[in-house]
Amino acid sequence: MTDSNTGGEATILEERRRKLEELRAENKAYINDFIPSEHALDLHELHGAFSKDELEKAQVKDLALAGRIVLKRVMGNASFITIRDGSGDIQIYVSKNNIDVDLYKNFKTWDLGDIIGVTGKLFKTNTDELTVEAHSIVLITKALRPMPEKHKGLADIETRYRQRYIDLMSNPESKAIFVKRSNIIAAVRSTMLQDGFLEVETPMMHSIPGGAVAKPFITHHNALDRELFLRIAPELHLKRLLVGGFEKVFEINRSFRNEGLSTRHNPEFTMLEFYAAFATFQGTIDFTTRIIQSASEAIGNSAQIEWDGDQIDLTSFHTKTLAELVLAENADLSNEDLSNIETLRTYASDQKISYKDSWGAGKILLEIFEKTVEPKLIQPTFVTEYPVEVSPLSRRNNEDSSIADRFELFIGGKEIANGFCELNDPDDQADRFRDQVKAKADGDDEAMGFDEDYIAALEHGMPPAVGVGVGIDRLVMMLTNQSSIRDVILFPQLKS
RNA sequence: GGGUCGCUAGCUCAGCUGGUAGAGCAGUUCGCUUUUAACGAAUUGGUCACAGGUUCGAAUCCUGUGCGACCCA
Repeated sequence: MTDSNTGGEATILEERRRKLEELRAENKAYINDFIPSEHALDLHELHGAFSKDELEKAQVKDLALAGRIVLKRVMGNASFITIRDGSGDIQIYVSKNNIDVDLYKNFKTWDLGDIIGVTGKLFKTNTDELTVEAHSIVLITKALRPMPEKHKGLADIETRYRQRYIDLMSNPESKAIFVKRSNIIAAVRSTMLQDGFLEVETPMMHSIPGGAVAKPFITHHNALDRELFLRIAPELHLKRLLVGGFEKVFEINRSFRNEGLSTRHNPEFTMLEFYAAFATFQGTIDFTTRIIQSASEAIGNSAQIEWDGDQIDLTSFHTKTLAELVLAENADLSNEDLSNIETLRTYASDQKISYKDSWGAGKILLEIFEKTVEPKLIQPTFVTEYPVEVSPLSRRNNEDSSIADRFELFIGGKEIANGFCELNDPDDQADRFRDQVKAKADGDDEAMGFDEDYIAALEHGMPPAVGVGVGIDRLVMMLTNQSSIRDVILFPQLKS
């Protein structure tokens, strides 16, 4: 018998372990033969509208539910508890009238957080709350650690991310976001499949990282004794599939970029990428619009959504060229200035926009766009006509070879999608790779390497195609009105 | 990378210009047969993030480190 150190965390654990040992002694710890027949939410939906008398007449009985105790109101001879199952919460009435006296006594020692099984029948209390009158109760899984504060839930943001299971069990609103995330991805997948796209899986481990401008993670294959890179994008493999004869393919999966952690960046993130042979630029813009609209509808959003305090109209997607947007926001620039590198350098310096000497006019122009225009693109806007210089995998425009047939979609001031007509000229692609290799040699550690096999693939002939990447994490942030990417990723990367 | 703010009981939070570390919830004990943030009574629980410094005395002031949040690059 110890009287020291009671009440603290060690004591709570000790006390609960003592209760667990009693269960073990009776061979009743961690039982697995209680199978629920109902979920709380279904009971509310099916029977919640009945009056107390109607419910009494209906005799909804022989129900079996299992869930975690989240609230207790224990009295001498009868108690109410609230349990939470996978669907939601429901109140349970436990009375000495309906269960064995010793069991009731034991029940009173059960803790918040314990997972229990209940059988019984439905009724409504005097205050009209749908409740299960317990005819049998069983402790299924003993919780050895205490639940967070019962009203406010888990508020500490760091613990919420690091121990997401606690966040999920105590904060239903957090759980709801991840249900929505799953539904959004399911809706996106459904849109793709309905349009005839084939879902494929391409390698996560690449010999040459490519398909995007980013720093890769490096790993090592022991048997091959060779460096491998976690992919920064699936693009080049998906286009190899177009060469192989698949005409419409997509992949929804993780890519990895070796950059800092922030509320907008997680090193592993989820993208949808899709490629369609013989598709038109405008048709792809329309299809991308549909993907986003149908995902929003799938989680019950109205056409007007709110994100970070902005009202966004998802019924109306605009299309504007990069040049017209830059000119509109930068009155001191003229159309001719946009291709004059000296003028752009001077202007960027004046605006305190930093650039590197190795950058061409196109890259400086893009930087000016990102700083002066991008945050203002609140309503859905497809921006078109990007400089070829910053689009190393895009096809050149038929009229203006310095412009790529590319679009980026911005909503709420953030990039949501990036798409372009694919470059299928192997010689032009080889030249672009060489430019990238040179940029890498000049110190740009995000530049691409030269992918010889990809060039060989293009030399076999790739049909004209359009491809699009959609950032799923950002899409979920937008559609669930979250401002941190960590609130839409179950286990976000944090410093250790 | 820079700046600002935060870190106190298992959880949620107070703690003033430096003077013995507090509440609510959870836990423990008792009472209570329609409660619902159940209630009433009693009670337990602390390396004040960490490491230094100033001081007779530091949760509090100073410096550094770690982690997080926000802003900037």
